[in-house]
Amino acid sequence: MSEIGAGHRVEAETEARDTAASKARLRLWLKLLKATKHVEGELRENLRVTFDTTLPRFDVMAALYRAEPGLKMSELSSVLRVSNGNVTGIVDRLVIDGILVRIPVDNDRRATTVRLTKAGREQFAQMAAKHEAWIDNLLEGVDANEAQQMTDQLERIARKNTKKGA
Amino acid sequence: MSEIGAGHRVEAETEARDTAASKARLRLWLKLLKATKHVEGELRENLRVTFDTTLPRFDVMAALYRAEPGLKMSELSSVLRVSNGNVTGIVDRLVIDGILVRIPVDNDRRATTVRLTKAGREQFAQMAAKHEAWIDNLLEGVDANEAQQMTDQLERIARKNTKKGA
DNA sequence: AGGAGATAGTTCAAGCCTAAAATGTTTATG
DNA sequence: CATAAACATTTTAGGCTTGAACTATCTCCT
Repeated sequence: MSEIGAGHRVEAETEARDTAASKARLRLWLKLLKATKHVEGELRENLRVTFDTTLPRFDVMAALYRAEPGLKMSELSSVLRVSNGNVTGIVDRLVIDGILVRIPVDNDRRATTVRLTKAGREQFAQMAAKHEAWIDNLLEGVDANEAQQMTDQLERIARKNTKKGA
Repeated sequence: MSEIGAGHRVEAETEARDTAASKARLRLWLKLLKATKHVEGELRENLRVTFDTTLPRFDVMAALYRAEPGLKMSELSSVLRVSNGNVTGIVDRLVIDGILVRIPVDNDRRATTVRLTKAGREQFAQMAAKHEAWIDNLLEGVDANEAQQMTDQLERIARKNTKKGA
């Protein structure tokens, strides 16, 4: 947390440098988290009140809506970037509610494909329209140019993969 | 999801307009989520491996580290923007581990102040240094100017409060 | 063919998270 | 003073999330 000694020091890979950039990045991260949590919270609330559903369920349905023939469990978990076991639970509940079906995969009895039912597709179409409007409203403080620019910058953050770990 | 009819239509408050801005905002939101989840995941992993702790615990400790005399449960839940009941559970566990203490508030037997123990302060100091370095590393694709600029833009998103709900 | 190892998915334990109900305490009001 | 309303916190029920252990199946190599 100190600001001294930043001048002629070797820059260790994983050590805080406390430069202006370092501080600006920390502030950015906190704000990033805050903004994301804010929007997420509003979406969650809207989904709950309007459609009696949750964000994770919406995410699963969105992924499957895009992938017409369905996805295997592992593909789903990879697209959504959540753990395998997590997907199992969410899909279980969506199947119970008649929104998804599990379909055996030919030639591989380990795998399952998951697909939206007709009812599921219809429900999602409704939700997607509202969802888009909610986002538009929540992000109305950002115009098209800024949005494009921020998207590119965020890409640079998200792209940094798990390489240089410690 | 259609692109037609955006021309001479009254703009309803909650209806998707499907303008260029609307699409750019949706893309921004998806990227925002992706970047945040990415950084969060790395932090979680680092905290787990290096300090055998979790992000929510870190957040609680960070809030209390900043607030020297401690915070009341409700203040904590408001600062962290998580539910009251949630804070109860996390604090319970931190108290068991000797990192926090609950202190009765004079003149109000309903309230409790929560404060870091000496051990808690020491542990957090260690974690904070690493945390700052991790963030610096994860966001290295963004320079100081960009960071400052993005922070301001995100402020505009996070600031939008719960007013015009539906 | 017969394993060794990889892969797909589920189960499990533990913790996080929320909304809503419940408990105990304080404050305001008649 | 009594008691209704407000407040601080905890409890509860249900769902999300992870990492790790486990089961079943497939692939590859000899």
